[in-house]
Amino acid sequence: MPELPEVETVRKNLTNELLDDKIENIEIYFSKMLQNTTPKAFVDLVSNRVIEHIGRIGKYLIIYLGSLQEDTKKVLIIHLRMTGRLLVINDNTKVDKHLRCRFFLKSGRYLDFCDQRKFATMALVNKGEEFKWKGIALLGPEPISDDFELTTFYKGLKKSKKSIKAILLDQKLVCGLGNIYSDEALFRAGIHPQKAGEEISQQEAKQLFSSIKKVISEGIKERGTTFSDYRDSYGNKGGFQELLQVYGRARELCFICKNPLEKIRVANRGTTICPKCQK
DNA sequence: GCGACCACCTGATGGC
DNA sequence: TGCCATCAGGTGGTCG
Repeated sequence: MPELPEVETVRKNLTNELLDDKIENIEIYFSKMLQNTTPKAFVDLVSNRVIEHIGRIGKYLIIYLGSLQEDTKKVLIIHLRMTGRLLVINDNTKVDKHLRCRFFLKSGRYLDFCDQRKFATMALVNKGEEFKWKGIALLGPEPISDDFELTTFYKGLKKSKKSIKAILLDQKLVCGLGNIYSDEALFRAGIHPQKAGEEISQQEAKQLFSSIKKVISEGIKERGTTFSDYRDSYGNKGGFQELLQVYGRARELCFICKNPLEKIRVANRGTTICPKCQK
């Protein structure tokens, strides 16, 4: 499922391919993915706009669309959720069976938005309003940015009775982590995912802070993790799955202590831990 | 206000 | 072989 490293990989791919290309038309096959507009209005407002810039906030992909009229620039906010994919298509010989929306580009290519489970979303706002969009407005700092500070992180943990895993998935204290990277970060920090935030020591917070930065940086470097569904914009798999130490390895042996890993449920999510290494 | 839980959704998998 | 139940998970909404 796309977390920060996967979305960042897609952003880089799309930037390489689509910058300055023009969206000439759009066909929408699943209108429920549009959060704040009708299909007709969406097509009217997005068609004939140039892709000026592609950014990212947490797991949200932000596509800036230019216009001849400076005051009507639009921003497309996309969340891939679990199975969303944005694919640059050069020919129409093989259409994905989960195609939900197709952008027809001036270059003759298509940008296909595919989503097996129909959870992915798109919203269209005026430029400048993207940071106020629900879901984005309350996001915490990016783990690889200077805004992510140990002191603030530790204070945030101490305020919460929630499990540390629930806190990491919540996106408010730090954004971009999902099930895979939170399990990996907690294992590397030696922290049990069910431990309450308020019970995390300063030393544990420091270890977790470092491991979050490390797994996210490694994930970006490896172009994300492909566990089942994720593909980048060229249809390629990521590489971080080769570096996973716990996620998806239940019943296999821990690389550190050689005891079997266990799968438990924390924050309503399947969670893989080493019961010996994580306290 | 906070935390826990559920719905959304489809494909894969396991059990019978 | 075929059917059915369960599981996977990010986010927003609801409930206590």
